[in-house]
Amino acid sequence: MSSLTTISSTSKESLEAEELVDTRLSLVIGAGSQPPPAPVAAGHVTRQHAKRARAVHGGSDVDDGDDGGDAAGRARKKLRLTAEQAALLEKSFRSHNVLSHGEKQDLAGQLGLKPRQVEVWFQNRRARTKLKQTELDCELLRRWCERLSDDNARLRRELAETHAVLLVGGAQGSRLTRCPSCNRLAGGRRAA
DNA sequence: GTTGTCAAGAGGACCG
DNA sequence: CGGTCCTCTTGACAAC
Repeated sequence: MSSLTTISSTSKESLEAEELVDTRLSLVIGAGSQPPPAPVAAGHVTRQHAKRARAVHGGSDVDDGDDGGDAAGRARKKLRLTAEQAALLEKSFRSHNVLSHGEKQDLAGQLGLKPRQVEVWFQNRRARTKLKQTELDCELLRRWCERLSDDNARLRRELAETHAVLLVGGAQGSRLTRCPSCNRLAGGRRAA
């Protein structure tokens, strides 16, 4: 599908400094089946107990450590990452978009966040990247479709012309000639 | 009041 | 079976 890639220079809205769109995620239109996780270094991260949160449900979900200033059980407060935190996370994401356990811990330590928060940020970031890629893919397909439609219309016109020439030639009793270079038929005064 | 963004919750899928 | 991922949803907050 080189034609797809050739028209790919759509500069959508300058995705924050051009968004690392991962082509591996592209064209996963079915959605039904999940695309294989990005083959990242460290592949599948070591396991750990990190998410008892889920198992506990409701209780002290995300973490006991507050830090986000989250009141336990109350309306959750919206955490807003600082510019520095976001920048460091972004930088880390660009080097590889999946974290190993150690990297998560390190990042969390550096940022003063909980590992779970770092994990969530990466999850959301991957989702955003994928969404952007899907939008780009849609745009590419739309253009490709347009081009195919144009080609189709042009070919139909040529076919109709050829038929017309054949008809005219037959009616006039004249002989059709075939252009030696393009091999197209021409008759009467419609010289090739 | 509406809308967009984003952190976080929830649940299912996958893997070792 | 536990840990991690993906996906969808929810809720807080900002901008209009």
